[in-house]
Amino acid sequence: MNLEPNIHIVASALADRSRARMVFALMDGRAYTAKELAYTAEITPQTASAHLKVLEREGLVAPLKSGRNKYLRLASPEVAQLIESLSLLSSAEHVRRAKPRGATPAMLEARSCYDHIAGRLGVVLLERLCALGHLERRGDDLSVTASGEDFFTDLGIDVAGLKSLKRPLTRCCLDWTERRHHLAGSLGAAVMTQFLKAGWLARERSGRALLVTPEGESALTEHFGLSLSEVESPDALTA
Amino acid sequence: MNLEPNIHIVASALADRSRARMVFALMDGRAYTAKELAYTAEITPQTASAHLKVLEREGLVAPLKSGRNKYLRLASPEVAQLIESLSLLSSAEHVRRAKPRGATPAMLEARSCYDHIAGRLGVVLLERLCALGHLERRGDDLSVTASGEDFFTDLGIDVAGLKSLKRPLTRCCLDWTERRHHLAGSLGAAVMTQFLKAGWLARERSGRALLVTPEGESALTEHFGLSLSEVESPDALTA
DNA sequence: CAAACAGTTCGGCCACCATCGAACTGTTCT
DNA sequence: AGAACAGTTCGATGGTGGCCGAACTGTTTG
Repeated sequence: MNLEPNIHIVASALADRSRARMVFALMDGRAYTAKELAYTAEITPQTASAHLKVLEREGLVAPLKSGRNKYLRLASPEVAQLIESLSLLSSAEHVRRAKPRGATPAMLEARSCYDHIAGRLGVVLLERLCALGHLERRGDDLSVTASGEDFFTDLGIDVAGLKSLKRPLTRCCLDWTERRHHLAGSLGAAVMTQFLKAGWLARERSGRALLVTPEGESALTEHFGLSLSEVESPDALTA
Repeated sequence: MNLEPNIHIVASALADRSRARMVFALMDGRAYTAKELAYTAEITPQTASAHLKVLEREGLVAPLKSGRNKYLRLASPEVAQLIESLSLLSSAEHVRRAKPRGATPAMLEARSCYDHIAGRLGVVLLERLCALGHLERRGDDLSVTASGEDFFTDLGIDVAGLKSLKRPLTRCCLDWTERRHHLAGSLGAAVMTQFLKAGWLARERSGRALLVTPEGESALTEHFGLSLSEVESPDALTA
């Protein structure tokens, strides 16, 4: 019976705190230099170098050389999916002390999850899209309605083009902080791209935090009928 | 920035070959005793005991005591999803030597993947369901058509009931041996349950292998227009 | 009750590996 | 050319953890 994958090898690559912190930092979908990752993980560059070698060998991160710098990013959406699965199962005791301490208004409320919008904004957006009848959820299943196709097309998203991709159009992503769903999949990625392109969202210089711009605030009202306060308040509940 | 899940801890639990082999054995969705798992992993019961303690602590497996026996199973579908993700990324070099050596006809061709049908039979079934217009796939997305609802209801599956569950109705599961998709999600689980209940499939005494019974063979022809030879031959290709 | 058996705990052994200081390669800037 | 810097390799060190033999708890069977 030689048919068993060596999952312990890939798992080993993520079984170290420093490597986990580096990979987790890359979950914002961007590329960082080796030194930045070393700083994030609070280790020396030599140690980070060894760690990154492991992550590369296991195909979890992909290098991109530019001059004397080496930029690293997650190797594929499959890797992001893996990290997501791990986060979901490891956040058990973390959830209890989940109260954000520094009162950062909408910054920590919105963040990127590899390539789509997560955090409270992600949750509220998904809810709103369902309420407006643009998306339909049955259980954890999501689909785009006819009115949704028009809606996303109006936002400048080529829905038909996305459908032809190998990647799922919509996917429900369970957030490890909110413990609630937000929109992922190729549509989720397109939405974030569009929000950034339109200047509705801005990225922090480093890290996953997303900032809603003043333009974004009025766009949320105009297109989604949402006010920022609705995003910030942790009230509304969905079954 | 204290918001980071301890993914390295869960990853550590799977970073050992013996533990990986045990968890992988549990991917057939059944429960095994500690000793059976020790035997599978080729280690002594003492060592297995220590390993299982770790897996329990991290919430990956759940115990079920019965007399002097302790049965263990995967703790949740989320765990199965995690193992799936890991398998997908770790099978890279494994795929090359994927030729099955012992000429086992349909046995190795069909197997259970936690709670649904995988292997060649799983792949062919999904293809056939799409060809018959019962399922529709756009990229990696799957949905049940109107004719599909009738079809599955005729098979004795309560589609409406499944829809109300939290779990996704349909999910595409990328197989780590076939490198092609098969039907997962609550519908996939219901299909396998139904196949087993109807006596179309039989489980090996232990392990994930599934055997197509003579009744199953005629049922495949009747309901799906499939012959066993189509399942066994590795020809048809889908883009 | 005694024997058999599932599962566990304990203790000692050994291998692996994360870490950092020091020293090296190669690129960029002045 | 020379200084500054990103990234790397090497070697030494210390901690962690997998493994098994031996011995223990608790349940089932005769």
